[in-house]
Amino acid sequence: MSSNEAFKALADPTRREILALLRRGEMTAGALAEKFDMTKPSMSHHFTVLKEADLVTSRREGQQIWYALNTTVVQDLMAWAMDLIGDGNKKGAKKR
Amino acid sequence: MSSNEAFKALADPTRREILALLRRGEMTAGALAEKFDMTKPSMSHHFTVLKEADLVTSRREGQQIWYALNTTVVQDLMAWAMDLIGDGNKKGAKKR
DNA sequence: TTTCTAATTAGATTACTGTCTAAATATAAT
DNA sequence: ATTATATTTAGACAGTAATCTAATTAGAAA
Repeated sequence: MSSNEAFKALADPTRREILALLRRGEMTAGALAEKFDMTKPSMSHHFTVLKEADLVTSRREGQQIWYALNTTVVQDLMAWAMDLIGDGNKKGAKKR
Repeated sequence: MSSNEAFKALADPTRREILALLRRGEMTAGALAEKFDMTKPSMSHHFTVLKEADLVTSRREGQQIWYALNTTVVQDLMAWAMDLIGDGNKKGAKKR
């Protein structure tokens, strides 16, 4: 299960806040870093973790790097949570 | 945000497996521990973490302790994930 | 080329986490 | 009371993770 990386990434509150900021659209590394009381290298580390967990994507534009939320992995996590709470009748169960 | 504990609890694959085992109903500490290649004290530690995160409940019955999934916290997490991926047009979001 | 800005990488430090063995607690049974 | 069973608590240790400062890379502008 490769989404272990995603779960570990979400365990840090700073990273969850980063994702929340990215809800409305992409942001540059610098713009994101400004929002936190933390050095840029530390922020860069969090970006790396999020990227490796596939929770964000990145692209360079000139000297800035834009980060964006990757919603597909979040959807996978949601599916995991739904499976956990879903009534036991849906998973491989053929309907009647 | 107290659900920080829940996110941290979910970061460990053993704990996620425990939750998965509890999907179909409660189990005793011993029955759960048997399913893993790990000492009982280690398993007990995981139970504690899950309990503190409110992801499971427990009750004693004689000399055994029964653990059960607490679905309400999982639902909260699902809500968090849904909010993350929900389209930004819900509220007053101006397009860029 | 030199300089400026944006961002990352390297290395160190500190704190936290998962796991173990050994000991303790709680309940039940003899 | 003693013994047995189920589970937790205590303490130690190794590995991991978050953060910092200092140095480096990448691109733009001069």
